[in-house]
Amino acid sequence: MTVVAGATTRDRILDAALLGFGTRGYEATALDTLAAELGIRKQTILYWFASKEALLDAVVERSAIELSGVFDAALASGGIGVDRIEAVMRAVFRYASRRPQLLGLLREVERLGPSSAAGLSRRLQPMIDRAVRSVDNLMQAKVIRQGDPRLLLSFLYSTILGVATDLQAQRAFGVPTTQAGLRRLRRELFAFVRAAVAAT
Amino acid sequence: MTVVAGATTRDRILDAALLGFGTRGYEATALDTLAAELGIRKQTILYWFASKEALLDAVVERSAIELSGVFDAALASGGIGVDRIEAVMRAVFRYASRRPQLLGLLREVERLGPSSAAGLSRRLQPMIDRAVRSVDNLMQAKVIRQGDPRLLLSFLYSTILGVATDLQAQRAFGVPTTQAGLRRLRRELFAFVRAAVAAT
DNA sequence: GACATTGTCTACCATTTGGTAGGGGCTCGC
DNA sequence: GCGAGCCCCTACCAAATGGTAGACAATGTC
Repeated sequence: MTVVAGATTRDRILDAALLGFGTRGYEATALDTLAAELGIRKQTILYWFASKEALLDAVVERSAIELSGVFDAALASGGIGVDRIEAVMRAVFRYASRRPQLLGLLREVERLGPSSAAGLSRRLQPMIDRAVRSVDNLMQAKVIRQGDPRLLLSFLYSTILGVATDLQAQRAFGVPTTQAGLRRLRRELFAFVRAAVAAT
Repeated sequence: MTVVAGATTRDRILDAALLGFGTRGYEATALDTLAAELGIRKQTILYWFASKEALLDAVVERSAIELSGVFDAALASGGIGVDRIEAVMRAVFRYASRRPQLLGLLREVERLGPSSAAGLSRRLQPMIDRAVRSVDNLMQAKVIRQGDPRLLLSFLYSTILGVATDLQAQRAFGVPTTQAGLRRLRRELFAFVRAAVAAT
């Protein structure tokens, strides 16, 4: 659980909203429900955030900052060549297992359409640009397969986000969701990505 | 547009519901809206389908059948080895460009949770089993990289569904959405998948 | 002690939404 | 021509939901 007892009301609301929006979805998370979870009244939420949409925006903004931080740290600490891509992936996975809501929120925002997605992509743009440049460098150094770096990143994004969030689908495919199964999943996903980006 | 003028009311409702659920989402598609689009009253929808949930189930069922058909046709007509995987991918893409709602529905159903996803995966199970067996054969013939066929399929599913539905994300990555851009996207996606599954 | 500010609450409202009750027209078999 | 079913409609309702208005307590300021 992300909700910290000692945190301010505003932060507690943001935590609960992230959890709700990211797992149950935006429409499916009523302000009343959120308030009940926090032991406060809905009006207190509306005191801190002008409207439900404003709350979503605030959640998105805070999450974007957090995500950028994780990403940049991984990109900076990572090794060279393909290892750098894997370092970022590992960071994303480690982070996702600690805060699964955040990737769910990413999905949700995409789904809700341009109005809320615009804010997110604007906030993440610097991070995306850094990623594109990084992949471009790897391509020019012929460390990875040639192509459009933006497309490659888009593919990797879809694959990783999908694998990290579509537990439903994985169950349908018969993928075990045990601890050992998840370790194997991660291992094979890394192999998959390594093969996909490997220089020809 | 999928709505055919001469079709029966029930089919027209299913078409409109697929379009609505698959693009705007389930909660965001009110029965009143659906009815207005069709030029009928909401009560007519509730005459044909006992509840909104029953309508979703019917849409899912019809879509699953349609999807299975497309998939099986591609799997049967496809070539050998890796070409068979690409044949299926091409079929999915061709189909998705004609009925983009359907892949959106897939996403939506996953998001709505087990209650509606269960029906879908049950209906698609035979198709999934065939796919797993097919990939397993390719692995044993050492035509593609070794591993768990269910995991590989899960990865491919995430990648393709993601790329086909997350236009928002692609715009954020700076991927052009022109006709020529989409052709290039498809070409590079095929290369990505080929590399990812290639035997080591 | 008066006063402003901050934070939370009670009370209430307008709208949306899925769903119920029941009427009535149309076609078809007889 | 007439009852039976099929199909769609008008009229309503109960619940949920986002949001407004304003009271009230606590806290610090002068």
